Amino acid sequence: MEQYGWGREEGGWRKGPWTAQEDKLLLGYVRQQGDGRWNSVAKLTGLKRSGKSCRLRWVNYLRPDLKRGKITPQEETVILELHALWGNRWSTIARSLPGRTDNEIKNYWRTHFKKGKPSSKNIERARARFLKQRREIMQGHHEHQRDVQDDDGAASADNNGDGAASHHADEATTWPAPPPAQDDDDLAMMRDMADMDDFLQYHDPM
DNA sequence: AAACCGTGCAACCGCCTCCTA
DNA sequence: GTAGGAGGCGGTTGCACGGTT
Repeated sequence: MEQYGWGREEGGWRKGPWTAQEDKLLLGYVRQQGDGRWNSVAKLTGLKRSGKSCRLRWVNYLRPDLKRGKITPQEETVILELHALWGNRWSTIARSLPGRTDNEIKNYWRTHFKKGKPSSKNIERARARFLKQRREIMQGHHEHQRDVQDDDGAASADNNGDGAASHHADEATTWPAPPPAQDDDDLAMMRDMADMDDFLQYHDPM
């Protein structure tokens, strides 16, 4: 499969599109050794690919749990919503969409939304509504927090530092850890607030 | 029919973080 | 404590393909 002009060898490493034979070698390696330790792939399989290239190929293409096909309207909404929350944290967003890769989501966003060009008015409205809702609840939350702090100032120790991540460990697959720059309590609240079903029902009743 | 354009997707690059010796 | 290596992540690029002009 050398239809690309950039299928080439450079510094001993092959670059460009993967061949079926290379895929087979990589799959064989992962079956035997598991994923990880990508730099030893070349040594053990004879594959002329860098560890990075192997990892990328596995994560974005060969993984058996990958979902093939188009992004569904539901998934699109999740992407919009999570992007509103986290920005370009594609891997974080991808964790909320089983079977989708960060690369896939990144590509999707780029072609559909990057140029200020949402695919439908519905989605634009949904996004605006979500952001508004978030602002309102955030406001309410801060007021509530003040009340709570008056009552019990030390109660939030559990949510400090690493605590926030472990506190929501059972939700981790749905709502990955938020960006560190933001307040953990706020983000935990935002996760609770973002009731996906309600959101989906509003913007894309199917 | 040919040229052009937009979209989809695979892959690379460079930077950053984490882990280990 | 720190340096080096490995892996993770986001940004970007390049090609194929289908639709439109």
